[in-house]
Amino acid sequence: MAGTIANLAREGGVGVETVRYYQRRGLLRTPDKSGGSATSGGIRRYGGEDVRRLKFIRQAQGAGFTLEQIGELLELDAGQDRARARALAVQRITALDEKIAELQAARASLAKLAGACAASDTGPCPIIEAFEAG
Amino acid sequence: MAGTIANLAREGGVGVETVRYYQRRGLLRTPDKSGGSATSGGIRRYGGEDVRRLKFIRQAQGAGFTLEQIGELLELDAGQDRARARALAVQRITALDEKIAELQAARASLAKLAGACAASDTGPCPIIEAFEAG
DNA sequence: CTTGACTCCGTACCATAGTACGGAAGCTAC
DNA sequence: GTAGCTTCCGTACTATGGTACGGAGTCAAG
Repeated sequence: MAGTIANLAREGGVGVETVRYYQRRGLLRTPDKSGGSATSGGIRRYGGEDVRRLKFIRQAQGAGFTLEQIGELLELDAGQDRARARALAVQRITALDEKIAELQAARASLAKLAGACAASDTGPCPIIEAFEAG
Repeated sequence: MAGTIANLAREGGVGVETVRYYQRRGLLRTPDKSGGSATSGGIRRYGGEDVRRLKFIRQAQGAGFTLEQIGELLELDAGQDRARARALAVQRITALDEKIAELQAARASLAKLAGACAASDTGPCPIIEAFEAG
């Protein structure tokens, strides 16, 4: 499980720069360096916990949480604040429902228009027309 | 229908700055100024066509097109290239289907987790847990 | 004929989520 | 012991879709 930053990144399915970005955002820790001669440091090493955290971030991102919200979720994880975690989840579900409905509406009208456009080759294109009517 | 830029913006449901942004992007025309004394111009005036175009942009945006794609649609409108318009619509429908499926999956897992989290108040929060497993 | 609102225009800035760059230092293998 | 890949780090840049600012000009009403 992990080791170097490149390994962590690969296991998390992201690029090295993205890991570093998450560290800057405070979503991932920046472990102490191993080796190094007191004045000049060595290389940072990562473990399974870092991989889990990184995967958590990707999963939560897939559920539509922003990095800021993910930061909060990670804090809740530490604080065991389940009520707040539930609230965030419910909030996100509501937002997802709205977004899904919106996309489905767009999809339906677009499909109807594409059908109409395919059905005839004369006159103005219904796709363009319909939007202009809006 | 319209008149000043503020009027156009209001009828399109956007801010003045947004209209100006669309002009910079080449999505809306920048009409000649009326009045003005040859050397120093007056005020630009907008009409119904500008309102329709602006509404078209908002509608297409609602269907998930980017401003760049909308620019293409607007050109197709002039060029009467219906095949291309259809292709863009089909492409967008496919993208919408993918996005909808993705959001529905996220919604389902989130709902399941929120339910599990609500069902018990002991042990680690399933919302956090599940994401970590991913 | 001045006040006050609105317009014009360039330029700069915002959030979000990264991606790229470049030099110095570290590590690995031959 | 040195060539060559990584790491480290700050800084800068990207894309997308706006939003804000400041000064000068314009316009309508009182």
